[in-house]
Formats: sequence, C-alpha cells, structure tokens
Amino acid sequence: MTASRSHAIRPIPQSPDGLRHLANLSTLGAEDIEDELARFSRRCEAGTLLVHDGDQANRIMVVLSGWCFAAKCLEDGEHQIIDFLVPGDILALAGGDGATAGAAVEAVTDATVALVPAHAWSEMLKSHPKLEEVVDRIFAASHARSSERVLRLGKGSAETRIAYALIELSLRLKAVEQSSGLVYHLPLTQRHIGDFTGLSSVHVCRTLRRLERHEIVDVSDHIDVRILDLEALAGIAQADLDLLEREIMPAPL
Amino acid sequence: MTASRSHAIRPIPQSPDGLRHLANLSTLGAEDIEDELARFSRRCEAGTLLVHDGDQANRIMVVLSGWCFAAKCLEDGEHQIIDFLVPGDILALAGGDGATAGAAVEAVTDATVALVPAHAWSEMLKSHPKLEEVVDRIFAASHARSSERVLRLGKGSAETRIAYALIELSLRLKAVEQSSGLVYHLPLTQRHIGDFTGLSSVHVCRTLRRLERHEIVDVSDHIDVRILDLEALAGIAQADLDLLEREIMPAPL
DNA sequence: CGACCTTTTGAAACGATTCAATACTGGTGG
DNA sequence: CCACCAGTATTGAATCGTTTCAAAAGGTCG
Repeated sequence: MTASRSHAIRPIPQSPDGLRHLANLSTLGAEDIEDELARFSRRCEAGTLLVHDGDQANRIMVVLSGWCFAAKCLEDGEHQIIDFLVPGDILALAGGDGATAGAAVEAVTDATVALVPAHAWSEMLKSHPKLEEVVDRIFAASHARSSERVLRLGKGSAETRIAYALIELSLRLKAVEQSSGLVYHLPLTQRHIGDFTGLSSVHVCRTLRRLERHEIVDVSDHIDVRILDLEALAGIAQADLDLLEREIMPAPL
Repeated sequence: MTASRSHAIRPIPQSPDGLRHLANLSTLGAEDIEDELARFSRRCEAGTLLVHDGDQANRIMVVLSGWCFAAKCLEDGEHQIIDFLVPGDILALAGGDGATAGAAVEAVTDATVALVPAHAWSEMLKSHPKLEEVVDRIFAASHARSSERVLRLGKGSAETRIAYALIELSLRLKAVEQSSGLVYHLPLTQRHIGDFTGLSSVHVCRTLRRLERHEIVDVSDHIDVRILDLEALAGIAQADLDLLEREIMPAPL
C-alpha cells in the first residue's frame, strides 16, 4: 500500500494487452469492445492506489495493461494481497450491497485500467453475449483460484504456498503471453510475494533459496523466475497441473 | 470429507428456507422461482458428498434448506473448508473451463439443494431480471466474504480468525433468521471450525476457551454460540461491523 | 453396555516470525 | 563521477504461536 516508487522493479512489456486477450477468449474482434472500454480507461503509474477498501464504487475494473493487485488490511496494519490482476483480468469492485468496494486496488507497474460503471457494463454485456459468457468464465476462474489459495493459506507450508504461487502465476502469464511456461518475469518484490502468500518477506527469501538449492527453480533479480523442475514444483505445491489449469484458467469459448 | 454420520450434531430448523430468503431479497414471490428450482431439487442426509472436486458439473447449486460446505483438500490429506453454504446461498460449481468443479460440496446437516444445469439457470435468470440482480449481489457478497477470510488466513492470529468466523456466521444466520444476532446455533464440530479457519481442532478448542475466560463469548454444546461482548469480539476479529455487513452481505434490491 | 467421536488439557516439538546486522541495487544530487 | 540514500535481499539467532502427540473425560448411538 506504500505509494512509493519501487525503484527496483523492472517494467514489464505492455503488449500484447488485456484487450486482445479478452478478444481471443471471446472470439470477438478487439475493436468490438475497445471503444466501449476506451471511454472509461485510465493510465496510471506504478504505486497508484486506484480504489480504497470501503469506497463507494459500483464499478467493474478491466486491466488493459500492466499489473495491479487487490488487497485488504487488518486494523493492526498487516496487509494481504487478495489477488494479482494481470492484463485481461476483470474485477467487480462492489460487495454485497452493490456499492461498497470489497478491497483496495493498487497498480504494481504502470498500468492501464478501465473502470466501468455497473450500468454501462451490463449494457455492454447485453450487446455482446459472447463477452458475457467469457466474463462468466473469468469470474468462475477467479473464484476457483481464490479457493486454491485459501486451501494453501489454511493448510499449506511455506514451501507449498510459494510453489503454488509460482505455478499459478506461470499459468496466468502464459495465457497473456508473458511467460513461456517455465520462464517469466514478475514485477514484484519478495514483500509482495509475502503479502500474497501470508508469509514474512524474510521467510519468502529463505524458502526461495531452499527451492534454488534443490534446483527446482531459479529466482533472481527482481524477479526472474525459471522453473527448472516443474514436476517437483507441482509436487511441493501439491497441485495436479492439468486439473488445476481446467479449474483456475478461463477457457476460450 | 468423512461421510460418517456425525452423531453429535443437532439438527437445525429447516424453515424459514432458502427459497423464501431469495424471494425476500429479490422482491419476487417465492412461487415465481419455486417451480423452476423444484425440478432440480434433491434432499440429502448429513454427511452426503454432493459434488467431488474435479467433477464434470456445469451446474449452479442453490441451498434450499440445511447447511453444506465447499471444501478442497491437499494431496497429503489435509482439507480446508472454503465456505459454508446456508439456506439461500448459491454456488457456481464450474471453474474457468465452464465444466470442472472447483471444489467438493458436502452436506453438514440434512439438506435440500437444487443443482441447476447452467443452461436452465441462465434461462431462469433471463425470465426473472430481479433474480439475476440478486444473484449478482449474492456472488459479489460471496467474493467479498472470501476476501475477508483470505485476509485473516494470511495475516490473522488464531483469535482473530475465530472471532471473525463467529461474526461472519452471526451475520449470515441473522439474514436467514437462524440467529438473533448474538445467539445462534452452529451444526458444526470444532474440527469443522478448524478446517474453516486453518487451525487444528485442538487449537480451536483452546482459543474458544480463552475467549470464554475473557467473557467475550460463550460456546457450548455442539455448538451454541452466545456473544457476550460484541465490541470486544469485533476488536479481536479486527472488523468494522457496519462496513463488514455492507461488503459481505447481499442487500435486498 | 461398548464403540466411537468429540472435547479438553498438558508437554514437547516444530515452523515461521521477529530482530538485527550486512550486503546489494538503482536512483539522486553534489 | 562518486557518494549517498532508500528500498530490497540475505543470513543468523532468539522467540513465539501453533501443531502434534498423548491421555482422559464426556456424549451419543446401536
């Protein structure tokens, strides 16, 4: 939640972007949805706090480029990253009252996001039924992802949590062509990973070092990930890769 | 995930039911949705495993009476309750591929649930726009609930997690008239609460005892909860009650 | 009654956190 | 250009919270 510029974080490539990914998933042309989203688009710098937890914001957020995260914090100041948002991800900000935001959203890198008011959003879905189907799948995937993480937060060791996070991010980045599957860059610090996995940044460091010593991954330099032994990593994450992908990744129509 | 009959769990009242709750939220008459759901309804006994994780099940589940939970387990056998489902709750089973269930669902008490195929479900929503709005809110509330739990799973102490769980359940049961707000019954064992909060059942026991010693709650007898000091409990849960309710509870239209 | 599950409590062990010190990185200003 | 600075990474040592193991008591069902 620090708004400070992270001078250690390397920018990530801005294209191919979220719009193209949505178009690919929905078998629509990018131009079909571009105009509508463009009206509500906004560029922002790394570190910008886009939405506060508890804000009145009955909007749907679409990430067009860059990385963001949704986070919540306890009154004692600890905070937890609920989910990362990469290009193509969609987040409904409002909670059960249809108005109050259920989490804060912050840009990790420079990013472009569309914050679409709920009524405009439902108009848009009505005029593009394919888009609506894809959005349903994206929400279903997001829900399944959340379940996987809850499982590991509740019952997994530090190794399991981190191995799972590396696998989840690998799958998600592969979908938006920011990962070859085994090699990718995360524009994150170890502190981000700690806030995501519910661990202290110190223990994230130790755990990553241990995975490196066992030659399972190679993580260096803010943060380039190279998965050396996917089988072993999936074993530590206690994940079945095929099943996982079907559950947590939105499939094209 | 044990299918064994829990002979210690007292039944809970079956009415007012989930159907009425949905009707109340949506300003529809119960009869408007009853017929459509009735076609897919099914009674089941406590302990029944309704859905397996990874099943092919592109269905939406509506809880009409009784309690269920959604759970996932790690390969080492540990399992985590992702969410409880009380009457009126709705769960989309399919994950991102629109087919594979993202969690198992088990009945805690005897229960009635409707398992509606996705196409029938979307027909139903189309013919009842009010219902669609309410369903959106129910999903938004469920997502916000999940975020609150992730926060506490990641960064909260055992006391915080359990205090939060007691408050969350109190709010949810109040909505379906199974709680006066401060006094309610949970058809659960301490093991369930442990699986829900990511704690061992032994530590659930210790933590509940400690809360009792401080005269914050009274928990006894499988499991009757009486909140004695709501302010203190909310403090331990690190929750703002008003904000919490707006975020995690579906509001009527 | 016996069988089984749940709750309770104590003691030991373990995993993660915290504290602390040092080194590394990239950006800033003299 | 170099010195400095703030944020980040790394490692060790001590501490703390939770788990695990174990044993006993209570409840419920057949």
